[in-house]
Amino acid sequence: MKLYNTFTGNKEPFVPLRPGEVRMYVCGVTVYDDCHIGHARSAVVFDVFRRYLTARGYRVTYVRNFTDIDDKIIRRAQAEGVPAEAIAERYIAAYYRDMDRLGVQRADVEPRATEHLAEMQTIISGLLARGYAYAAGGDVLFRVKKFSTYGSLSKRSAEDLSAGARVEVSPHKEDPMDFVLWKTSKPGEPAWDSPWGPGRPGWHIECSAMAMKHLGETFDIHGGGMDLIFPHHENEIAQSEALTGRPFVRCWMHNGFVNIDREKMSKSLGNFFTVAEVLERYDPEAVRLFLLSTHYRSPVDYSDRNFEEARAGLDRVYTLLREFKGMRGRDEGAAPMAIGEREAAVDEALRQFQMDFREALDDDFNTAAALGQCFDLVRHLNREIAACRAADQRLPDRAIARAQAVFQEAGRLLGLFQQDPEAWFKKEAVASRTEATTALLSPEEIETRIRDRAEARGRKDWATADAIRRALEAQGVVLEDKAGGATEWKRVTPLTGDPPRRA
RNA sequence: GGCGGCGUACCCAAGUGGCUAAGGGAGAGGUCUGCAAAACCUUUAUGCAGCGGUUCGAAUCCGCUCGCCGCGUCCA
Repeated sequence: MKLYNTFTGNKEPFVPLRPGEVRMYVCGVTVYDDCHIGHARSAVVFDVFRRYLTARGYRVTYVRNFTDIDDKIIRRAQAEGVPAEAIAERYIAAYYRDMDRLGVQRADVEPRATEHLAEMQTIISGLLARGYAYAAGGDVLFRVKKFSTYGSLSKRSAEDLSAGARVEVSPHKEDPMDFVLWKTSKPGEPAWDSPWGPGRPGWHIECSAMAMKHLGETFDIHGGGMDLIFPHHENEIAQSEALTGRPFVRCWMHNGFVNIDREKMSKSLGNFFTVAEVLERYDPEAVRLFLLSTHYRSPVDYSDRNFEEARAGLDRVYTLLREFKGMRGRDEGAAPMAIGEREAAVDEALRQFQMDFREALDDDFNTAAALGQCFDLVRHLNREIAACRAADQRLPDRAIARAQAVFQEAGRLLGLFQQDPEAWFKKEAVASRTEATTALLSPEEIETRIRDRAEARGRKDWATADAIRRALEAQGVVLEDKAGGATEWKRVTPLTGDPPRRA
């Protein structure tokens, strides 16, 4: 397996420090507001990555933190007149609500900054003792100049940094580049006792503390959004390595942004969609597919069109899975089984798929290519089904079962294809509904209309039958007449093709 | 201005030195169907922003130009 390492700027073979074991840390969220779809991308990408490592046979320890003390949390708490902890609790709950819906699994350890004050203070003391930090006016600052390799993750030289340094977080800085490890709390702000006076930790120190506590001084993978490369991860490296004298992280992974109209989605620009808003309009599985259909390091553009295409893609997969479901259990039927060429072709397609799928994910976790392989397999299998039908044969149950199992397995990794195909086509709760489709017909109403139509068809009253079909279609229900005379139905949503709009 | 990245068909998107440039969506034509739907087949980039260069060979490497974005400020 190869992974792109932000630190080296290259794709390199992934070799965990301890054979068979992977320790990974991913920066979670600061819980001061609802998550937007950009947070969801990071969560989904690393969720799937963890699943893949596990499936690959590694024993994975996945740590994802909550930043539950921070200026923004304090500001919000003051605005609402509630304690900071109340804000943190509220948005941690909201995070779980959103991520559960997206099928993001829990990390093995989900530490909170406020539970690691002792560890942070230990690190700060150690840095002071080693001369990498200095106390000034109640603050403790990291002496960047002393850490000679500072800037190597973000590829910045000291000159670049000095030129770019601005806002004085602390008036006591020796150098504008220095960053705060501990800051004095103002009256009314949450504060913890420390050797340097009451205060609270700086932003970067928490991740160093939590990562090293749960994963050790050196661990395999540290991930997060690209916007964390500088200064957050750069500072984590500086703090951690200055203290331990050992490499902090072996491989840095950073996911790209979700853009809107080619601009980064962010709170400060106000151009964001929360996960909850998105899930009001789109199926969680379609959102997942959308997020995985681009390589994790590339930017991905938020648009109605893209979500609808993701949904259309899922329709294609579920159509095949539904077909399989209907085909099974007919081994007693009249048609001869296709046990020769056709079954062999199915097995060959499955075998090839498994190789290609894994190869794609092994190549810097290329979920986009892996999904391409899934669709390629769909086409191959559809082709075999069609060939059987043309030859008046049918695939034996065992071949179908093998194909179903392959989709189950690949889908489980991606968090896709896990629903019952019937449920997928008949669900009404979420769907990229257009304004035109207003009231939804109930399944009972639809079944009644189908019976009416079957009657008309029996009389060869095609005009009535077609009228019913058209009427249902106008309400978003498409009928499919099957070979035996049965009629299936599904809900559809036309593509709008419109760019995203927001008031 | 500095640093980093991106620009592949109508849209989305893989591919980063060498088989006919994956896959999805959309469109067109066809097979099947009472009509449909689904599926399948054919079709939509002699070319990968543009111009040069390296090479037997480049979308892939190098240089320049144009366009877009990100970082340097909280940020997934």
